[in-house]
Formats: sequence, structure tokens, C-alpha cells
Amino acid sequence: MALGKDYATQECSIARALEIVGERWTLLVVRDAFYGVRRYNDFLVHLGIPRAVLAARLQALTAEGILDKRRYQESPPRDEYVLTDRGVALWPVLRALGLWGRDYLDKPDLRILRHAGCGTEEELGSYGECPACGTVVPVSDVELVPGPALDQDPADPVSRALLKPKRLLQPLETEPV
Amino acid sequence: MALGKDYATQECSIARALEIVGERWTLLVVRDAFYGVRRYNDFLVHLGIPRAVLAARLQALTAEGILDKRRYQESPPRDEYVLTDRGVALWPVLRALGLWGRDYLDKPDLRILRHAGCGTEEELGSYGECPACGTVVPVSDVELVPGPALDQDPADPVSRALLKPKRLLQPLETEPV
DNA sequence: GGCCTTGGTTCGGTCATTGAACCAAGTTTC
DNA sequence: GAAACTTGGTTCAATGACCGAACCAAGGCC
Repeated sequence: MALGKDYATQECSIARALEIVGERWTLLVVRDAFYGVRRYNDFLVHLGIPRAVLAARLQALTAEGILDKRRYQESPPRDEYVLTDRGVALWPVLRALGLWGRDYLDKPDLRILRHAGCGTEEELGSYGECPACGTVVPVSDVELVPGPALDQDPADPVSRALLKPKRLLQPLETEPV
Repeated sequence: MALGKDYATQECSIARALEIVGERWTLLVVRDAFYGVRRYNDFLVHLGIPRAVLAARLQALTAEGILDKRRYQESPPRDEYVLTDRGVALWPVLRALGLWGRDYLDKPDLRILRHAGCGTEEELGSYGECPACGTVVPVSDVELVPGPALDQDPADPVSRALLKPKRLLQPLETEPV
């Protein structure tokens, strides 16, 4: 977290994890990747992150095997960043942070998560289980539903695209301007 | 994570949470608090953190209601920092980070967690449940057991005290020098 | 009185972050 | 064919966080 330096003396898998995902912005980039953001420019406008920092974080996450940079069209050449298995495995970290933030900091629900395959309207439980069918829902079956407290007319196209319910990991479709 | 600045444009409980616990060192301080560290000097020697940064983090965590600074002896006056309920609620975040770090970065188990009340030797499951009795174990019943990969003769007294199994949150007993 | 322990504060130097400007390849528009 | 636009960056000066070492202060111990 925090800086690029490591936590040298710590014999601890928490410290090792924080060396990789603990820098400023890094976990928000990963969160956006779960939300379906894949392109440099979409990360940029949605996060409000300095361009140089975004480029550095994408490169670091790719080097650590958390994102995969892949060519999705040849002419003009364009790349996208997609979560790898190692990246998807970070989901419990983000969910735990989001639950804590919601319970202790925000009053209203900004977004809720539910089981897409199941027909239920109920939110996932504290360790990611579906209250209707009882199973721990895999990330690709989690549906992200915007709550009423969200700004209904955001400035950037990524936030606008996120006003519709969507599954995690599915690529975001930003409206053409 | 990262810096003291906020993530201004983010309508997201994950971003709110990271504004508070996302700065460098902060989550390691909280981790040590779970391990039973309570005194300024113990945090200092165990983390290898600059003194000024430690003082700033302890003050910020206290101001956010994650730690409670309390007088534990009058003469000479001495204070200790103890996790509040809000702080204890961060446990799932740390466990998720530790699991991810262990699975993807470290080979051997540095420490394992198990259910103290239950007699089992088995490690807690991925959402904190005891494999023997099936319940989700409350933090105060989690036992921290050092693994074989840990350095058996560490330099600082806090690491030495952590070589014995202990329950989370129970105050650490550093041997008198 | 002098020294030790605990819990800090201060300070100069270094390193990361920031925001604005610039760059470049390829494509569309006039 | 040139100008403008899109996408995905890099460069740069200024700011601010972090670092390590030194200093400080209250209280107890010898």
C-alpha cells in the first residue's frame, strides 16, 4: 500500500500481499476491473487518476500476473486489461473492504450484490453466500445492482454504464459518444 | 492505501474504506493489534516503521474509532492502543489478504489460524469457519499458531513472543529484557 | 545527580504522486 | 491530402509523504 517500497522485515503473508496491492489506487483499479472496465481510458475517466500513475499501476499489475494485457483489435492496435485467476482471487478482499466501508462509513447502499442465476433480490451474505440458495456464489455469477443513493446522472460514461445492473467481470459497454 | 489524500470522485464504500485504512503501514498496524500488540514501542520494533509515521497512524486510527487509546497505568503514565468494535470488524479484510498472499505468493505456511475452543488442529476455512464444528469462529476464539517456516530466533521481542500460540486480541506478553 | 525507559517531535533528504503539457500511431473528416 | 480526433501513453516541475537520525521530556531507578 502505500509506497513502492516493501515491508522488508515482515514474515507475513498479509505484508506480502500489501506489497503488491497496497499502493495507492491499486485496489481501485482492480475493483474497476471486476466492474468490467478494461481500457486505459475508461480507468482514467472513472477513477480520476493521474495518467502516469495509471500507466504505472497497470504495468505493475500485469507484471504481477493480476491483470493480463491482451490485444483485442489490430487496426488500430488496441489492448485491454483483463483480470487473471490470480486477480479474480482478490475478490474476497474487495468484498470485505466494501462491507466494512458500508457498515461503518456510509449510510445508504450505493450498490448491492446478488446471485444472478437464482432469481433472488436479496443481497449476498457476509461471506458471499446467496441467502436464497445457500451456495457461495462464484464471482462470475455475482450481479452488481446500483442502489438508489447513487448519482443518477454522472459525468463520465463509465459511471453511466454502471447505472444498469450487470454481472461482474463482463466487459463494460460504454455508450458511443 | 496509499496517501493521505482521498479518492474524491468515488461513490463507493470500497474507496471510503481505503481512504481510512489504505495508507502505507495502516493495515499492518491493525494486524499487529489483532496479534495482541498494544504499546507504541512494540509496534515500533515489530514493524520497523519510522517513529513519526507510527505516531501519525496511531493518532489517525484512534481518531477514526478503530483503535482506543487508554491509560493502563498512572505512574509513570502509560497508554495502550486497543482495537474497538469497528477495528475488530476489519478482521475479514486481513484474513482475505492473508489467504490471498499465502495462496499466491508464499509457499509454506508462516502462521495458521484455528478454532481455540474446539480442540481441532485444522485450519480455518476460507470464510473463517471451523472445519471441525462448522461455526464461523468469532475473532476472540481464533488461535494464532506459528508455522515451521517462521524464523525461530527473531531479533525483536515481539516476534519472539509470537512464536508461542496465542489467541487473537489477547495482550502480548513480551519477556522482560 | 546521572542514567534508563517510554513515547513521542523535529528536521533535512529522498522518493512517490500530481496535473498539465507533450507525443505518436492510426483513423476519420473536410 | 491535410487537419482533427481517438487512444494510450511519456515527460516534467512542484508538491507532499516517507525515511532515518537526532533530539526532547516525563517519570522511575541507582
